[in-house]
Amino acid sequence: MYCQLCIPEWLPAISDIRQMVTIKKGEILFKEGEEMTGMYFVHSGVVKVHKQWGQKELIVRFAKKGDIVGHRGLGADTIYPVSGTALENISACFIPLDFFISSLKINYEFMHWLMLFFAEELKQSERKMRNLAHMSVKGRIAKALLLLQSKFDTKPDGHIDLLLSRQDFASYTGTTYETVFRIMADLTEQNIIAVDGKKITILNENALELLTNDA
Amino acid sequence: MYCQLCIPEWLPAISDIRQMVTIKKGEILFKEGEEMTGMYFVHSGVVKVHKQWGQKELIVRFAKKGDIVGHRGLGADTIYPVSGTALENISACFIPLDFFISSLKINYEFMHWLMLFFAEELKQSERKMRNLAHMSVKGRIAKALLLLQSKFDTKPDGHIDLLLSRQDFASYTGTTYETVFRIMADLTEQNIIAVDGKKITILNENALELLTNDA
DNA sequence: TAATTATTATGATTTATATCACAATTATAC
DNA sequence: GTATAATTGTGATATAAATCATAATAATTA
Repeated sequence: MYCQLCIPEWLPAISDIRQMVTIKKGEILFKEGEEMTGMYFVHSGVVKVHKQWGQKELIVRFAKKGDIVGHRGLGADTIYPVSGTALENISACFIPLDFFISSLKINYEFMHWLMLFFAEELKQSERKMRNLAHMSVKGRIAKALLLLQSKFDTKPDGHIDLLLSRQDFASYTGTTYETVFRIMADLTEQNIIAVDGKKITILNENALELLTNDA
Repeated sequence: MYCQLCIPEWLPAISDIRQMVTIKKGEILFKEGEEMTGMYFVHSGVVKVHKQWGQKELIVRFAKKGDIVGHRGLGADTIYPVSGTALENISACFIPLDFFISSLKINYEFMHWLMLFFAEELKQSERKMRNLAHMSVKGRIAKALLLLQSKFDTKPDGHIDLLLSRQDFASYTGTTYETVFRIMADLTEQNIIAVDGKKITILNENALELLTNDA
């Protein structure tokens, strides 16, 4: 997106300044509370973007190939409000903050895109917040399964192409891993999903859709 | 903000095209699910920005004099993801969407400001989402009281300069009005706040701050 | 001013989900 | 390849907060 939307004259400067970073599974790309250093464009792997509250975690988003991460540091200050942790080995392209800011001033198309991207993420965030406030855990889990499938697609055998621990799944849906386990067992019982270790296959999309409608 | 950040050449066009709208208490400025028509700049009164889920409501934000409302309609589509309802009689300045979009293309400073504004609102949204996921209702209510006081300030006698129904307070904190009542009674008991009808006075800011730290 | 409607107050009851506890796997490191 | 740690599976128990029910105010509207 960055490269596509920047004016051609910037491309040499970009390829000059960008740095490739590789991060191993489990390592931290950036940390909540720290000063923002720049933006990352994910080339491969999945990163979880999460916030802490004491011991408790909330996963706000997953980023994969092609996604920007680190932009949440922008705003009134440039302190990261979230952490970015590699769920798989990551390779990403890093653009230092000052260069990024300068490039915004020149590349109208990119800035416009970024503004709309923030707007869209705000919509999603508030939709998720409403779900958290009003839907049951079962409904939230059903919703999360559908969202993850649409974002990560499925492997040839049908399972969602993202392997999460029960704890990460719980942090993503705002619940505990025990509850995730119980509800997944229940959904498996009803043949709505099939679970094999961390591989989850949606068998009855419609049933999940229905679950997202009740209190 | 809009007028300050737009280039001077635009001011005549703006004053030409903008429309003053007045909305009575309880009336709707824009409605969730409808096509966005433009942006509003609040001149007086308070508007609540809220989402529905069946019968249940979540208040996402309050906007007062000087605030933009309606910008949440921007993004991948231009459907309002929230409604805007007047809590008091409102007067606002309305800028039609197409004119607003064109003005963005010309006024770099304003677009930059708007992008950072979205970024900031995203930060706030996700902070609130984490609180909703992990804090107790009491903690959330304490937090809300502090936030509302810092946003709306106090009247000379000390009460927060925003009068909310218990139901609106509940919708803002993601709980029920009965629970709001009980917790406020409890905080009153402990001399942390004083309640007189819809007038709420914070007596012990520190105690509220402390309540926002425990599970 | 009366009548109707909305909001607030309050207790009793229910329920969803967190928490606790511990066994059984599975993964990771040494 | 064994040891250590992390994750998963499962039941019992606790509890915060929702829901239900109904009375008492307060606020609109006729």
